[in-house]
Amino acid sequence: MTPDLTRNQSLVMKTLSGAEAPLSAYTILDRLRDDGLRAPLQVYRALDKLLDMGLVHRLESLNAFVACAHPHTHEQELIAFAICENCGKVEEFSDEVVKERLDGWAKSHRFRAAKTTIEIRGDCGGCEAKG
Amino acid sequence: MTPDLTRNQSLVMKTLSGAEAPLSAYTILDRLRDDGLRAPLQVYRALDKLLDMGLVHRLESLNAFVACAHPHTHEQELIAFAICENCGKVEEFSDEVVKERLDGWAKSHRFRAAKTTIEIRGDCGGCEAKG
DNA sequence: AAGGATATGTAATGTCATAACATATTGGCC
DNA sequence: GGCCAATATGTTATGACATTACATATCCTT
Ligand SMILES: [Zn+2]
Ligand SMILES: [Zn+2]
Ligand SMILES: [Zn+2]
Ligand SMILES: [Zn+2]
Repeated sequence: MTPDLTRNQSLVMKTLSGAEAPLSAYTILDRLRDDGLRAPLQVYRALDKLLDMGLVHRLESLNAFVACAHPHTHEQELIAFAICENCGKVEEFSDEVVKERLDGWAKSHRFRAAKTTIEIRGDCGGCEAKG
Repeated sequence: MTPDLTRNQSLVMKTLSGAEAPLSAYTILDRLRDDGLRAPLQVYRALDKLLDMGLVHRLESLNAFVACAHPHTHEQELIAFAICENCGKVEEFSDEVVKERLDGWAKSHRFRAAKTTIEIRGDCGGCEAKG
């Protein structure tokens, strides 16, 4: 069972869910000033918990955060992100073959993987279409 | 033909080549104080060029840089990094199947990939062996 | 009600990266 | 050699991202 969210966690989650693109912690903070948030730590602490719960992902190449597009569906699987550098939209996907290949490399090199990041930067179909 | 490196580029390259683990720009700067470097920008500018030349890679999940382990050998291929969170060592590898799968996803979603990041964080064989 | 665990508030600081502007060096061309 | 443009360098200030440290409040179990 997913635990209930605290006030700050709810505020941060709502902000990310309503966003079209990834947001930095400081942008989230700015959008929550009217709700009483004042300091970066209030956001970072909420983000930490939301990351633990799998409701939010961190995009390493952007230093920003997105709401998970498929909560509860990727328990153990590998997640990849396609990030449009033009409109900012992010697509989440997973590929079993990619996971198998990376697991295979790790196993053959005695590497114990804790977390894997896959991020593709480029231009999405919507943006390409518009030229 | 690879262009010759300038003074600052050489200094930064030498520092990275001699390092056991990825270094942040500011750590590189600290190690080059005695050689006359004073400001972050001197390092960042050198890094930009070295990245362009493919002699250095940036690790997004670490905000740090490593010397390329196989210069000139990965022209267009996808590079993955296995990063030990214990000893800091980084292994570079590539996998044609992974590349094909990600290319396939991109093609089917009309996504034009510009740069792909794959970083596996965990513990390397050497560290596992020691417990 | 007591006490521990969890959540929150706040200030200060640390870490990573770039903008803006001045000066110096390099290298082709006449 | 002298000129000019391109490239590289030096320096200061500032912006952007993240954490440490400490105080207070709230929740939950006993
Ligand atoms: Zn997700
Ligand atoms: Zn787009
Ligand atoms: Zn390389
Ligand atoms: Zn190790």
